[in-house]
Amino acid sequence: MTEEEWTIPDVAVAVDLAVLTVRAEQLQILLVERGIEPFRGALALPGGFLASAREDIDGAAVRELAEETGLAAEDLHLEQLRTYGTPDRDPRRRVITVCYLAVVPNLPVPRAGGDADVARWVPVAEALDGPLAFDHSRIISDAVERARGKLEYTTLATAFCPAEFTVTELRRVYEIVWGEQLEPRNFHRKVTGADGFLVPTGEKTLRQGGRPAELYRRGPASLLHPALLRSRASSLEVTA
Amino acid sequence: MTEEEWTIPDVAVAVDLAVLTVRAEQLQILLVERGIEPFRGALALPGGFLASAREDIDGAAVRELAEETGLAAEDLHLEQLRTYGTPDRDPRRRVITVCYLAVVPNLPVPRAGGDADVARWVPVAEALDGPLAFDHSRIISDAVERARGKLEYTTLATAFCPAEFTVTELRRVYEIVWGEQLEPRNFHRKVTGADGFLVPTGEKTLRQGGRPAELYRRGPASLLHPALLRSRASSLEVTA
DNA sequence: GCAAAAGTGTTCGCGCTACACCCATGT
DNA sequence: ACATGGGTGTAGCGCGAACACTTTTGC
Repeated sequence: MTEEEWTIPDVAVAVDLAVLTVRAEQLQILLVERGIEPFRGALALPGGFLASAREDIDGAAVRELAEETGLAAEDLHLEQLRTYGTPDRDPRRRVITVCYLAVVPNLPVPRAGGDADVARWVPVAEALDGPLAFDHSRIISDAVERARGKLEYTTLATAFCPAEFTVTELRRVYEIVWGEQLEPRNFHRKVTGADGFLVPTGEKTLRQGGRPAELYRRGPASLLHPALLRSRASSLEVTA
Repeated sequence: MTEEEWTIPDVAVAVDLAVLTVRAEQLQILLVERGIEPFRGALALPGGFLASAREDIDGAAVRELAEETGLAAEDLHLEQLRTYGTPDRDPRRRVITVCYLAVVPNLPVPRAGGDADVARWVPVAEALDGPLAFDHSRIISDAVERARGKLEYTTLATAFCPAEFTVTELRRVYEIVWGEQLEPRNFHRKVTGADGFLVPTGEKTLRQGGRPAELYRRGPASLLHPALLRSRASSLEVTA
């Protein structure tokens, strides 16, 4: 911060959201079909420019999320992912975008909000297959990678679940996001043993066949001790 | 990205650097004394605004790092940390800053570069004690927390070491950054056993007493399997 | 009673911990 | 020879993997 103020170039700042959920036994992401150029008609992450020069960037993320999904900041996980600022990422002008990772449960899907764009859930595998607007393919990869990693050492998985959920539902989240099978017995022991992860409600599910399952709520812990490790990590991080 | 272009507020974009190293048996950070208002005379992270509307943000980080330390992008670790954009963080005007974490070895200290500000190393504990410019206290906390966490599951520790180093030097990095003692025998076994972490050079140190130590170079791996875990994690992450 | 799904007990083996010991060099 | 620091061997134990078994419901 040594330059004088009149030498500072102005830049447009956007906020984009990678909203993940588990639906229909698949990891899915919320995408919108762009109504304007560039990339008109292509799928893109929901997002937008700062509403005013005084809007907080975290606040802008919360606002966009509410506009696209109708969800408030409670009952969902929202964290900053990364900022993308390659000079040519938007052909119109210089734009840098601060991206956020959001994780929401499946059930509440009143996403057809007041926005003109039509938002819809797309399986991540399918989204990464087809072409996307801007560098959003890269952003989705980073978001999924972050979510996969955080399942190991945080309680992020509960953000994919409704307020009350069973151990088996939680295990399905891990299996679907990681793409690998887990031992039901060992998983059950680990998550019920991890301090502050799950709080039993005492209630049971109404089932159509089979033994009713215990219902749990998320506990106060946000970090897992010990961690819930995958058999093998597949990430490779490119830095700078 | 649904708004029209003429509604987009312009924002000044800065890049700040949290450059960490281990010096004199302490974790230290590179700080500059501010020469202008606001916070004139206070210590701050090195950084500055984008040099032009077309400069890449990662490129700006590399440029600033070279200006402040004389170090090139090779032989150091540089990764994006987080973007800070609270509306009031700079009293002059709206500024958001994209922050980077850099890790450099101790020896090369030709930091008195061409910049007018005087950069110097400050122990992290001391830096977090005194008042710092802007929200840089928070940024330093985040940077240190990130570095501590990454030592566990990546080969980041080698970035604190010179090109050739001994196992004991590497262990000192872990002990100083984590602030806890490690068992020399078990540490030695783990790091020499981790595939791609260390490459033996065949050379030995010249010592003034005691058995000469084997010298190693960093290996090609960037992720550790299995991880090198601390006894207890102390982080608590605040999200959004 | 049978099917379906949830929850439990127990062994096996790997990996980490802890600690004692040996090796190579300078003085 | 001895001090100094680097490297090594090994027993014990705790945790996770694997697998078979019991419990509780609907039909």
